[in-house]
Amino acid sequence: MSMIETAAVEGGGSLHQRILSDISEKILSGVWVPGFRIPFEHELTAEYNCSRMTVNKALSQLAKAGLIERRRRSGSFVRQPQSQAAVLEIHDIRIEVEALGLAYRYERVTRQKRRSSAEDRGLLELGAAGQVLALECRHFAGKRPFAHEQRLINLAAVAEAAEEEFLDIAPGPWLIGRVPWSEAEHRIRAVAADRHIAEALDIATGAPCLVVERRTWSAEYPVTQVRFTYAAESHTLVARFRPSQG
Amino acid sequence: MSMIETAAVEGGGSLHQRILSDISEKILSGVWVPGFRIPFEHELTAEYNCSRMTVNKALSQLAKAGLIERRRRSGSFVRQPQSQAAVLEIHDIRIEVEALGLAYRYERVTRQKRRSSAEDRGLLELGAAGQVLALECRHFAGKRPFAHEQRLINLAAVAEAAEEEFLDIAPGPWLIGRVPWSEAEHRIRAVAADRHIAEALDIATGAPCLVVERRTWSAEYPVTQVRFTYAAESHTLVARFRPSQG
DNA sequence: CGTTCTAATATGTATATACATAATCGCCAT
DNA sequence: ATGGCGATTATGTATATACATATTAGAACG
Repeated sequence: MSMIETAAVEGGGSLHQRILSDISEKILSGVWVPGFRIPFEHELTAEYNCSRMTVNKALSQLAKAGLIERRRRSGSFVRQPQSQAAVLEIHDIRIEVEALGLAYRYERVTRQKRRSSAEDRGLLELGAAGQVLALECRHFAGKRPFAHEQRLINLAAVAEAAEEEFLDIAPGPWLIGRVPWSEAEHRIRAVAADRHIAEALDIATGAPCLVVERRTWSAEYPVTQVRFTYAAESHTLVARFRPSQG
Repeated sequence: MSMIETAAVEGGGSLHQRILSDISEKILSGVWVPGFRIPFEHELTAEYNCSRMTVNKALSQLAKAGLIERRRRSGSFVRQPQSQAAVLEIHDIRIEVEALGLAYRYERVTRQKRRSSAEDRGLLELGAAGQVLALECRHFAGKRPFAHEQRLINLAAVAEAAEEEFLDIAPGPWLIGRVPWSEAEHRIRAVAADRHIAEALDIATGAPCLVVERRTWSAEYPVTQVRFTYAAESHTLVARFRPSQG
């Protein structure tokens, strides 16, 4: 088991975190099935040789996360799984634009290779410093700007990106062709356009925009972080799915 | 000192919950802006006249929820994205709100049973005319409106909804308990708040909002169509997934 | 036989205390 | 100035303890 995976599962070296992840592990792996009464606090206290407060902290968090249900006098029970994962497709803007029957055009605005700043590392969830490539691009639908793209690429994961100018091909399609992703996270929200975005998208400052941020990992290594900003009128995200088995 | 007087009684009777919701309230309402250093633990200890452990519990939860960032030796700071919660799964707003440590409250605004209009049939993708139930609701986080809900329920698919007033239970949870869904479609976009929404969410007209629309089918029959509108500062959608394995 | 009361029990919250850890400030020597 | 180094400071974690609260098993009673 790799360091990164361990960190992702266990979260930290503290004891209550270990208790928490041990129990999560048992529940998520199915060893403790829904309805099962997990050990009492005083039993876990004995098992881990620690105080009840420490056990309580772990169990409270599990209850908050919805994995267990706590009942006074009765104990704590594994809950029925209740959430369905939705799959949002990794979208290709060219395809979206062409689906609208408009001509697609891509423009690279800026490109900078640099040593990762603290902010870069935060965005990429990168542990150590290293080279990154920062890109700013625009995507047009017909004559109008359709989306603004700000992207960071972790050069430690994708070294060959350092040689690419991205003048003729957008980083999204370029990356998809080269780096298989194993995990992605989307954050979607509405914002008011700041000056920079307003100019890039040719809309009024303060106009509502849809922001889609995505981080992608490949085999536990952060690959890229990207923020797409769309003018409100120009875009609707569609996610259609069926519940998975569970 | 006088802060104790004005403290809202929300999120449960316990003290750490009250501290948590007082601070959430300040952040979500914008009184404490991103970057602001919130009082030190020892200051809050004095203010609430309690132990540091109690304050620590509240602040740790706020950090976990992403509202603040804690830095040793420096203090705790309001984070940039004001709230992120929840996943793109079966939306339960109550859970999102409670994950923020705030008291959840639900309010039904209007309820109308009617023969489906052409617009209704379009929204539900309904072939033939029939009875529908139209609902308008609000969801509160603490004292502030968190989300506005407009919903249509196809009474041909869920007849028993005709008898429910939805005064005490939100239509989402009510439906989940009754109708298994086999397919859903989300549409997500940013809009500027119109007069009606601005009033309902207590924000300025024209302020950016995140709109999540969902249509749900059960065994090919349209069940419900719902539109949630969130004020931009109050919500970020998060969807995390892996393509192949788990 | 059913109801009410009581005691036992597990969790919920809070306390005071202790030491660890990370980041920063300021002093001092180079 | 400046680079290192200890002192300071705020948070992070853990302890033992205490009492509150919800729930239930079982005893006592009508």
